Amino acid sequence: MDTKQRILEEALTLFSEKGYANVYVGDIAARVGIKAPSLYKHYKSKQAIFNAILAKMDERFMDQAKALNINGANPIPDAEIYKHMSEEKLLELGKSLFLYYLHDDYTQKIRKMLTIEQFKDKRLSDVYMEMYVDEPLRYQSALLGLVTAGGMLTTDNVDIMTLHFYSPIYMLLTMCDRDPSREPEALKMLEAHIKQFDKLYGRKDK
Amino acid sequence: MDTKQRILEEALTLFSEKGYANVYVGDIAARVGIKAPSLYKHYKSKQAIFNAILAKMDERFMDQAKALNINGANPIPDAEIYKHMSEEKLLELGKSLFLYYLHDDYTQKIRKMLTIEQFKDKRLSDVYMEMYVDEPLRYQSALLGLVTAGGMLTTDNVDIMTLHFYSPIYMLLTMCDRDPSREPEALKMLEAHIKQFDKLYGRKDK
DNA sequence: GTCTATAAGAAGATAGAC
DNA sequence: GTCTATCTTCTTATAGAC
Repeated sequence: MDTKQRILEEALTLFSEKGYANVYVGDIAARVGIKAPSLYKHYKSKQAIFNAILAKMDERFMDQAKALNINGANPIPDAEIYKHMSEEKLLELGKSLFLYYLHDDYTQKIRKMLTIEQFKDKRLSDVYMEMYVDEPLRYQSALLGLVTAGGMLTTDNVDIMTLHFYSPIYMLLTMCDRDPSREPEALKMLEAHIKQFDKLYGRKDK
Repeated sequence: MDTKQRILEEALTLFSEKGYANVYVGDIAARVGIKAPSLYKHYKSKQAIFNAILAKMDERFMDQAKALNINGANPIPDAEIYKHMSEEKLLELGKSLFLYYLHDDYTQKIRKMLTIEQFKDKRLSDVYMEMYVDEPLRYQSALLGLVTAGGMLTTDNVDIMTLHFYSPIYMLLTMCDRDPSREPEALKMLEAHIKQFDKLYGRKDK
């Protein structure tokens, strides 16, 4: 049931694996369990399916952005927590971020699809950048700024500290997207990275 | 002249911009200044052109790897230099690495092509990883290891230090690949990153 | 809404003249 | 080696029955 929705799901799966041009409407239909012509009762073209995927993505992304900004510009509703940010808490933060990005089915497929299609359409590279570079940096910068204000991290440049925190996560993520078998290795590096990060930026007496 | 070579160049340009499936043999021929059927006197199929690009890439990459390893496993023939590694030298190193990767025409096109095609062929993602993740980390690790041995950097984990040095460069690179207009911004961040890196890892008295 | 049959057009590749 | 003409196959999309 809800064939219209299933079409979007199966199309996204295929687009993320092979790219738009290498997926045929018949492939999508087959995964849904119908024949190609039946697709056209739900969407008027292959491009319309792709557009619908992007529209849903935009919607989700905006909802998420809204949820993170409940109280206006500040991304963290409960700032008190971050005055007690320990190495373990940092580890948890980094790991959960990494594993969410890596394993969340929808997020992973969207990221792969945007990666494949990015150079064909500026709109897609813009979305990718916003989702995996600018927004994470903004959000984590605000978060780590609070931790710094709380005295648990020390720096005179929160943005660069955030870059130092996030960019290894980003790089390891692109590594695991390409080769999932390297996830254990990536997790080890991630852990070592964050411990080192805490040593470099953390309060010296804690 | 040398139509065979020009075909590879124009094909790489197109593949890197639009991806294999979205480039038609007629497009390649048009850029070379001939008609599609003439292509087939030089290569027996479109796939053969793609394979030839990869073969040339492998060749170049191996040559480069060899050049970096003149004296066996050690990547740096002249290690003395790195005992005098200053912040300015680090900046130069990081910037030149970044700008080479970003602007070298061939390297950039190969990287974009591999980025687009990576999920369709494990061989391609492997090459990408080797070129832009594993090899740079290995090489820089050896280099920064020498600097550390020389006393100009301090760490108990050279690999993580290298990750901290390189991953921001990598992330900024993927950013500029997607949106070249952000290069000035990226260069500013790169500079701030390396200065901060030197503060964090550099000899405290220098 | 799903199907079969089929139209319409694109794209890779070949034939054969020059 | 390059061209024009053409073949073949693949792919999107439509027509019309059920």
